[in-house]
Amino acid sequence: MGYDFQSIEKKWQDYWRKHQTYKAVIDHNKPKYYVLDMFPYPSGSGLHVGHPLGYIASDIYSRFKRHKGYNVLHPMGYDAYGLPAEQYAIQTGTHPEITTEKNILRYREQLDKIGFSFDWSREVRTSDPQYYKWTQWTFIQLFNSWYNNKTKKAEKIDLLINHFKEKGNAGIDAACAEIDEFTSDDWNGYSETKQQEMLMNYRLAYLSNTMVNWCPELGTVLANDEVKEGLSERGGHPVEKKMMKQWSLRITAYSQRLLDGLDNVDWPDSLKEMQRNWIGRSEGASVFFNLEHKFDPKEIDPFDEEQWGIEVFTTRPDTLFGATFMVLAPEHELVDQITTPEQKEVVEKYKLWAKNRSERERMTEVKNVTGEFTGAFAINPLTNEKIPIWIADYVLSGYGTGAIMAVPGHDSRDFAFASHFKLPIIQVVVKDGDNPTDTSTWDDSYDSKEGIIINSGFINGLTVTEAMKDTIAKIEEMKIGKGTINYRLRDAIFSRQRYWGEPFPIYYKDGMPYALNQNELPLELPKVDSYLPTSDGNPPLANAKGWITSDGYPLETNTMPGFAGSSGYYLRYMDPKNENQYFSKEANEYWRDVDLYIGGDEHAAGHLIYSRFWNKFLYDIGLVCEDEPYKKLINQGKIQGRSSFVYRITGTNKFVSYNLRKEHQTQALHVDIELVNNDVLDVDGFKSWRSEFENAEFILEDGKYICGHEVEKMSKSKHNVQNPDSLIEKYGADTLRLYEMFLGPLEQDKPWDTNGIEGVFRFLKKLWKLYFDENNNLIVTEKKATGEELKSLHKTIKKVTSDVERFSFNTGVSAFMICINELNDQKCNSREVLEPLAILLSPYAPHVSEEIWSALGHKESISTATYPIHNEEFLTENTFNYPVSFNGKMRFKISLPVNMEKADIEKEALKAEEAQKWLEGKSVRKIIVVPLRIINIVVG
RNA sequence: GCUCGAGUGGUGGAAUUGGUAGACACGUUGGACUUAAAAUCCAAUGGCCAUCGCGGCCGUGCGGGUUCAAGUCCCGCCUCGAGUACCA
Repeated sequence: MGYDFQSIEKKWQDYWRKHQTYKAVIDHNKPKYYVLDMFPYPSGSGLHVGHPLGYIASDIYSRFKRHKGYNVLHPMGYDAYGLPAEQYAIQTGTHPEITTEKNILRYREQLDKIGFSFDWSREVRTSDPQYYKWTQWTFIQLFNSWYNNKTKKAEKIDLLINHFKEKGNAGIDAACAEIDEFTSDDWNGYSETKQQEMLMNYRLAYLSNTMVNWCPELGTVLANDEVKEGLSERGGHPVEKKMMKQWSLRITAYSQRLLDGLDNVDWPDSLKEMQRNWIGRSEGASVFFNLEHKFDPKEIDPFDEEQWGIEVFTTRPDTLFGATFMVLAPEHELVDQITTPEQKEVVEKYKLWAKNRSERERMTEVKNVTGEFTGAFAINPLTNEKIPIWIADYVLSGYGTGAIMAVPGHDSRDFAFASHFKLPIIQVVVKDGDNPTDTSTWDDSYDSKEGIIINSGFINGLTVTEAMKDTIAKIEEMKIGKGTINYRLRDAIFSRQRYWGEPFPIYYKDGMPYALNQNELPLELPKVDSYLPTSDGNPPLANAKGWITSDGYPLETNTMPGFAGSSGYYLRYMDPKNENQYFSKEANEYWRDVDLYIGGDEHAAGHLIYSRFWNKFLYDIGLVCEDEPYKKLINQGKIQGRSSFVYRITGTNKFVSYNLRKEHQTQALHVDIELVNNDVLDVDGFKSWRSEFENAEFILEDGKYICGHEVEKMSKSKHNVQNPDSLIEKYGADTLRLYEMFLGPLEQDKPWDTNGIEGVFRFLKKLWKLYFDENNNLIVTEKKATGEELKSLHKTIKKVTSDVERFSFNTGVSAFMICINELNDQKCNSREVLEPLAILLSPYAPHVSEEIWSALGHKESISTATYPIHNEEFLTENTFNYPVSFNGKMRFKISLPVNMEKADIEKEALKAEEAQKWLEGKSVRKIIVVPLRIINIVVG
């Protein structure tokens, strides 16, 4: 008998399912609270102990909020599209849907066993046509919208078309591709195809030729955030740059709003900082440099001023006088036009070399200075000096204008380039108080913004900041440039050459894309015979038979990327079964936004930016009522694996215990952590683990084989994966929940170590014994609780409540332990204390709390109970045990009445017996008394 | 390189506003119960010194500083982790 967690947990999980205890229904009499977990990709290996960490925290918080009278929305679903299921399909032919379904069932089973209070009636799956219908629908809205920089919001493309019909594109300030002016007559004279082509420059979802991250191994394009250090995030395959026609989302239109919105959300600073860096705003100026000559008059449009000059972006307009050469990205469109015949060959060679270089090579070989002279010259607009134009791949085509004015004196990259190619270096900024020096003696440039301008005509003597302002004013007056802001953020490439993803609701007519009508949605993913690209290199959907509209137009064969379905899932949870709308206005106006979002920080530059963009767009078109989707966000730390090692003596089948390993030449081998308990190896288990160890011999210490250990990433190959199932089997879900919280602060990374779990399990057994005897008869009485008992309870209520409110779950668990230890010592069995305690504990350990609650005679679930409020009266003391310090060092304690006057406290402290030896032969200089804190006596 | 975060016993960690450093738990050691084991319970447990049942010194990565008082604040370093990577 005793604490039978297995039957208790099963009983209550069944009860919750049957009674739909956690079903959330709109109730205008209650305040809403929306708690969301980042939904999982259901992988084939199931959950390991790291996954539920955040879910447990959010579940505790959800349950706490319910007790506090909130109407809590706490849903769960699956990010069901993803590469692993598709890779598996390619290998085995199993449809990804089948694999995914199987994995979801396993996930669900595991999640259920942990006792989460999810409202499963709201479950969504991104791969469900009823869900992706709205992903497709949103895409169409994006396709049919443009971003008006004047109103700072997305607007309907029809408004734009009307404007074009009446006034051409004059007076339009849109986030769009570079575009020439056209009149209403031009527009009305355009063919439909030409009009569509023009509109594509404005649409928020648009098709264009872009430089993409192509991953040959995965056979698809990847977004910037899916590439880490030149390799694909999934699988670590090489990535190369390639020009391809792709769908993109014009997220850059929202750069400033995405940046500004960060000021209004309660997120970790580090995460906000990551997003700010990713958006990468920089202020500066764009400046036109005229070319000295036009080299091939035939190729230049005499009416296009831009072709006569090169536009650069700089954050240091103050150093314009120091610009001694220009550098273009090798892909820059003017390179061919300006290159002189003499330089043609070397420039072509360099362009080819740069093009074939992998991203990884380019990134790792940053220190190598490469480049070629084009033979052309530009004119520095302020000095009127002739300066050479070079190409080099340290200038990126994707940032700014793909061209720079090089200021070698004050930019370290330009300095390295100038030094290498012997180009002139001029000093135009001098550190305040220093004298200018000969730049030929410099080891590096002076990049700091601290200083005074020299050698710079009208800005001489100004500070850097003043000079920036004046230079911008000057170039604006000269009509050769203006102050501008640049963002590092790129438009999000939205096409994937993959099967397992949302089909685009797009068909092609005369080569131009058109959106399907809403009533044609969802456009369901077709069956294919092969999940590989077609022989002519088209995406897998090109294998589908009859992949055409009812009118016979071909459908788009790319699919959407992983972040498509996850960008708006929190909205669908508000009204997941709605067949006519993404979600109803009523549901959105009630649930509004996510109050608490818990998940990993690996989504900082991906999901969390896309999702905010998605939401802001829906906000612009009047669909959602909040501008930011996630009010408060917490990053749960990762749980690392704790690997165990055995030490094989090299060349033998003999294993030596950890502390004796130095005496031999050994090789450390990972051993399955299931075979290790407190670093002691289960020797017999080890022998039967693998046939090769069947006859293994051991050198023991103290009769035991001690394993070594190391903290590493949790992975199958390291045999350190801990899945929750076996722990739940052994200790129960309540123990697992408490233990994961007890491990340490939620936000911190920490190694998984089962060693401490026994302590939490013991705690629950001790708790049980407060309520039940050995035969599980209730021993709770109606007897009035003592002052001590009430003090223990109310101290705990106070502590646990404030801990939950500040998401300090580990200290909350400690507080429970302290409370149980005290009540045990007090032999407390009073209902007055034990009943509120059960409510207090129920967010953490819901199963055992429900069992206790019902044993106490309640018919309703404990989740309906009102959370206890601490009463300060029980906590007030008559005396305080003052620590008495001498010169800041605590020497002894003295118990004094809490209301004693400072002067009397001083007297008492000095009078105390223990004080005498510290006072001996010394004079008291000062006494500091902080009431109810400390007494410090300064002697000397 | 730049940005952000973190360094506290054998281990995970606590100390919420500058005020008793090491709560709580694991582990370890000793003891009780038991034929034995498990479970349970009790005690000790930062290091060093000690006439080890009085008592003292040192101690929160390192070096300075502010303060009656610093794990906490300031300055300068070191180490580790994360993000980013020629972003002009």
